[in-house]
Amino acid sequence: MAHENFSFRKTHECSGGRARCGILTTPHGKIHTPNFVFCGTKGAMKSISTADLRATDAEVMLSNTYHMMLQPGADMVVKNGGLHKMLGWEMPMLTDSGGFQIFSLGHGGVANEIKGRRNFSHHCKRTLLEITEEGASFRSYIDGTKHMLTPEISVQVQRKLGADLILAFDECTPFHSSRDYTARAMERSHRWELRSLDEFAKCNDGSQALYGIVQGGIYEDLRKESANFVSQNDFFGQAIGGSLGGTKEQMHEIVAMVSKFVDCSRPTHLLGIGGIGDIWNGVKNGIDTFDCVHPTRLARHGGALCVPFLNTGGEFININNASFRGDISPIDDNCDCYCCRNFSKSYIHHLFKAREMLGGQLLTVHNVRFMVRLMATIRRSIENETFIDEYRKWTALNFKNCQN
RNA sequence: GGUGGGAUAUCCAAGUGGCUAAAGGAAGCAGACUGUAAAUCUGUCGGGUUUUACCCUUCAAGCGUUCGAAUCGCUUUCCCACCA
Repeated sequence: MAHENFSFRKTHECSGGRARCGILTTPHGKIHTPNFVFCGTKGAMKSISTADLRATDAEVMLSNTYHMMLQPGADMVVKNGGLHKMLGWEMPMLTDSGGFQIFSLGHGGVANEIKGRRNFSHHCKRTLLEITEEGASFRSYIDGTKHMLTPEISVQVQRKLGADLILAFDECTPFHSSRDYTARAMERSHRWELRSLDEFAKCNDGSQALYGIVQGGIYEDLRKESANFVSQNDFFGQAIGGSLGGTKEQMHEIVAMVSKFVDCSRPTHLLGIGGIGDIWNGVKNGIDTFDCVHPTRLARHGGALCVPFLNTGGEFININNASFRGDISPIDDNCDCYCCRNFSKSYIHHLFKAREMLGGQLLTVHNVRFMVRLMATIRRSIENETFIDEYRKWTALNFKNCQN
């Protein structure tokens, strides 16, 4: 058995739907699913310490192979005793394979391209050099040196980093690639995933479990083929990757479509999705884990997550807005985070206006705790068989938007 | 008292005859953000309307030169520097 120290046990399945609760057991502890994986791409959550992250009851975080490989280097992580010890996070961890960087470094902008907006306003330059059967070559965004990432190298690096859950190396194809390219890239990703499995088998000591990745873009037959491929191979879980379409609505449709094809006995991760309504939609379709930079990035930019059906009428407020200048109430009266328990919107507004780092830190604490509580609310609703009602309540805004 | 240098939109600051409602910053106002090259980026930023267009007011104040002035001349006011 390739993943002997890991297990995924479903504890409750929604009647009449695919939403389910489960416990994903890793050598560093249990993840109660559905759950959210917080992004510490470069070996750090931006603007929050691992101690504060722990205090929010978050259960799992991730780092990225590509970033850690370039800086400080996998061997330096080994010297520090591995990611868990180095970051002071003796809890479950996941590492992304670096496949996403084939996409994000190959195109000027990430969000715009994946959403099909084609608006390259960002200052980013391409640093992806070439994708071949062997792998992908990049120029380091740090010092311009050349680096190669192959399925073997990605698994070896992830082995050194030591996260519990690791991902096969894949190519995340952009929204604007043709069906033909998406199909060929998917097939190559499948060959890469087989090579990832082989490499994983060579060095597997039971401390890690490998996820396959379902590609195929927006095309149903490709998604089906890719899901079948992953199911037929000995991956512990599967991640849904690649382009999910050009709009939120299309993304929801594609998640619903793809999730029907995956092996539902395995844990299923949805890569890169983290909006509130998006998570409800994912869980409804049987997704167990999510990861996304959205909550933490939003926080640094002044966005405070809030319950959409209370007052605000949206998934977040922008604390920079002048309307909060004199608002001495907390962001969320019902939130038990350090930020909401102690500080007013007026104060956080001031911190942002004054460009004090603490503003982003406090909002990060709030947004992380918000996500942790959101996932707990979702789990409870599944266990109580109130999932569909709660789903409707939390996504009413999305329905409204769809109708208009 | 004398000589020289200044006065530009909320602030700082370009501009020295027409392409100027006026570069560039900052502040302000709003938006975006979804496997993080993002504590970032974008838009807006004198007033008004029937807002892809037009009208009004504006470069200290007044008068003048000119077809045309933030830009040239004179006068006044205020600020700065140096000399008495």
